Amino acid sequence: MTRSEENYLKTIFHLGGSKTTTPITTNAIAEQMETKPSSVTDMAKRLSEKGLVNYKKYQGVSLSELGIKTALNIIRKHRLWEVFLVRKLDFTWDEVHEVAEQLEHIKSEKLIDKIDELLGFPKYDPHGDPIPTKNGDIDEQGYDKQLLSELPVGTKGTCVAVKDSSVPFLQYLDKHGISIGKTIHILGKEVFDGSLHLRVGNREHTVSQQIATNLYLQSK
Amino acid sequence: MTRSEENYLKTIFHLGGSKTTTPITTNAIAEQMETKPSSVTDMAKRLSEKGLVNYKKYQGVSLSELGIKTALNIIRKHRLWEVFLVRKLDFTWDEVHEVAEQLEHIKSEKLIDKIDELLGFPKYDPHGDPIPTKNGDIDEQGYDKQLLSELPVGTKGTCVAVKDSSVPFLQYLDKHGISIGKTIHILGKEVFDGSLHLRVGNREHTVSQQIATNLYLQSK
DNA sequence: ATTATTTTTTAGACAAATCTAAAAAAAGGT
DNA sequence: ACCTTTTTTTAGATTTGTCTAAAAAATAAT
Ligand SMILES: [Mn+2]
Ligand SMILES: [Mn+2]
Ligand SMILES: [Mn+2]
Ligand SMILES: [Mn+2]
Repeated sequence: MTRSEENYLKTIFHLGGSKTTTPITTNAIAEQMETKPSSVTDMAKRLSEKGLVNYKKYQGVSLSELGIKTALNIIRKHRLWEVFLVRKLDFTWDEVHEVAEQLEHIKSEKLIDKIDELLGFPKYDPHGDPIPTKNGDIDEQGYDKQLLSELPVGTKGTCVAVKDSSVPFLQYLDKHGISIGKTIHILGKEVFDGSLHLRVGNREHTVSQQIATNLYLQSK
Repeated sequence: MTRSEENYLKTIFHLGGSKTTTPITTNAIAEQMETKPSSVTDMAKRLSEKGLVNYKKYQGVSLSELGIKTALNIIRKHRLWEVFLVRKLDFTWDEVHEVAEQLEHIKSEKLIDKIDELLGFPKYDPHGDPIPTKNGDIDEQGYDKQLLSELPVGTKGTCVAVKDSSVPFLQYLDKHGISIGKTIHILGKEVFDGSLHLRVGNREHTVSQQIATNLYLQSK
């Protein structure tokens, strides 16, 4: 299992390749990974050869049982390392992803099990994403969360996850005092552009629809 | 800087390639890395191209200033990770090397600085080897240590380092209750084969010369 | 000083992972 | 149905890192 193969499996999983419904197109994978479709075709063949994906020419790619198990194991490592970086080394949530992209490829079952133990077997990573268990179970839904943009005016809820984990988005949230665990109150909605008026703690802000479609709340 | 390049630099350093006295032969590097001399020649050219080593055909290889700095940085990471694994994750000293071989290639200055801080800026790794500082200083000698085999009968000292860090050797030491910090008393020496009679704690053992040439004591 | 041996380098091949350009297949439009 | 556009694959090239076999240089032995 090379690093590149692992990255492909992870990407295919994130694009929904674990469902047997619609296979993932080579183009979609190429775009996500910032590579060329021809490179994806090559890798699709190699992964198929190894029994990690189902691939038939012009039909796209889906993960095999083994492929899903492997992808979840990498995602588990990625998210556990993210928790470690935040909780034990005081990294901020916008700094962890880049380093975790490297750490997720370290091959040592004992290492990740010990990290898991050190952290007290966390269920969610710093972005609110669920951490798969050692035997590959994942709570896909996580909390019964809903996008901020889909909730009616007047709703009060707790921020439980972000959909977009990019550095600029996370820094935007920091700047506005929004983080996981914060209580958010939807005060109003602008019909013209879908922007929302919020109360976060004791501050009030207006946020664009783009922001609202990338924040998950657990309403109460 | 690729992983392979980093491994070559580290190996050259460990073979004494930071001294300008005698360059390291391609054969010596090949043997140490369990690869072929022709592969080493190829890499020597590439590293020379990048200004990391001095290399002239048939003359062997030595590290440049930049090469030394780079090698020490990798060794620093390797040894800090070893300390982390032992102190924070309860790894034994014979388990850490293999995992550290992977972790030493993680590229994040912040990560290793934070690990260093978490550990309280340790000076020695679990095998008694000195940890280079952030700016590339290393206490080559470490303690004023001497090989057990070079000390006279009657000497009493503290075990401060091992020369060989291989799994079988470390497990041998564990089995005989020998670890870093333990007091060792040289009770006698067999002239025939150089084996030593020792007291370690309250136990007495006879150890072969091969063992004695791989254990460092600080005599007192 | 030649010859023989050992060490080191070169030449050529291969696998992994990528790219560009061209060909083939699929999907869309009239 | 036929033509056009988009998607996907193939063909051929490139880089890194490795190997084997052969050539060249350096060392050692007679
Ligand atoms: Mn991440
Ligand atoms: Mn995450
Ligand atoms: Mn080590
Ligand atoms: Mn060590």
